[in-house]
Amino acid sequence: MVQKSNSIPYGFAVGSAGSLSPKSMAFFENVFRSIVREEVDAQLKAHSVDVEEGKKVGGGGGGGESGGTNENLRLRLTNKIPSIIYTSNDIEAENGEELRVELFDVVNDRIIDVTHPLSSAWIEIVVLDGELFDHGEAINHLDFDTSVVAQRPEEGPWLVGDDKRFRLQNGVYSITNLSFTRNTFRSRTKKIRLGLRIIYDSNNNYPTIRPAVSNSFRVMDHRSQLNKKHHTPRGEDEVWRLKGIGRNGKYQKRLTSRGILNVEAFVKAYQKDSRSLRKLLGNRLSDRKWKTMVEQALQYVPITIPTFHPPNVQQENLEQNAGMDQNEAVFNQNIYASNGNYEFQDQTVLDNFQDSLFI
DNA sequence: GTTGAAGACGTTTGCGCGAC
DNA sequence: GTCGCGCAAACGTCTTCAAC
Repeated sequence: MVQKSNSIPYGFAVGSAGSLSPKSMAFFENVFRSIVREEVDAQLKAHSVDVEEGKKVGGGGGGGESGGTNENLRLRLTNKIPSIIYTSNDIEAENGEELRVELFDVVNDRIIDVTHPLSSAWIEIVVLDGELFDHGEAINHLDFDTSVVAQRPEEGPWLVGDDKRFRLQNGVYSITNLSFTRNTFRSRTKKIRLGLRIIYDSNNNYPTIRPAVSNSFRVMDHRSQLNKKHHTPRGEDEVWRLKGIGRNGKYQKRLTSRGILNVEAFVKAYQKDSRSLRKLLGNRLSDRKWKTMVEQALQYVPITIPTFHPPNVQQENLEQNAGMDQNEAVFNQNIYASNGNYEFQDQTVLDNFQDSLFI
């Protein structure tokens, strides 16, 4: 057994697991996981050496062209999956590009030669537990297989789409048709990964290639996307798009009862009388939430102007804003967002904002 | 000052229903 | 069968307040 250097948390004794704190539980889970993994890897390595030696004796494989194991060839995803994706939406990479799969040679970091039989191999995508691997960690088949999330027959397939199984074309493939049918809310870690492995059957004699594993991510219900807060709200957005105001929550009801239906109306009410607006929301609303709410609202994109103009060219902006009412145009001159911070060009607007924090 | 319980509210999701 | 919507419940976060 491998000796671990991790120390035992103070206060732990055998038989006290029932009273362990979550932190201690997490600590022991990690320790046990790493110990088990090291043991399994060691056994697997010993086993694979046996197999390789057996094959060499038998004269088959070893060269990586057919049969056996080829440690130099690996599957990989060349781009990252966003940390949150939504059910029913096709899975895309972080920048909106297609997810790209490559079978490459680790020796020269090049895509497999088009003449290689594996350059047109069939690939299968499965859902893996999100906690089990560090991104970039070399994955062995045992770890991979044991972390495949079991599918419950009553729930139907988790992954759907033409690209659940696909065939590499010249060693590469772009995934365009693959989506989740349900979210990861009920899974223990709430996170999963995609796993890709070559499909082996009696018709091919591919060498064994290590599977690929994506970064971990959450799958959320597509309705969460519809209800998402708008970091830079539009003037016509309903007030619940602001952080701290729940859809159909008390704050939205209080605001709508006074005719404040959208973000633009919220900002105008704030401009007119920030103290009254603050009082309308009640004492339960903390200063922190109020500040967050106002800061987000002040970033709004006015209904009549599709883009927000920075105030460093004030005269030019006033001319561009000629179509909106004067208060709105002047207000746009007074603030602008930069890395989430505001700069108030007009002292009265700054005073108004600061006063509203101390009601 | 610290800690923990209680409460308020927002977020997320499952489920059912009706429309198409 | 699929989609959109509303409702309700579970859960998470944050604040307040009393006890120490």
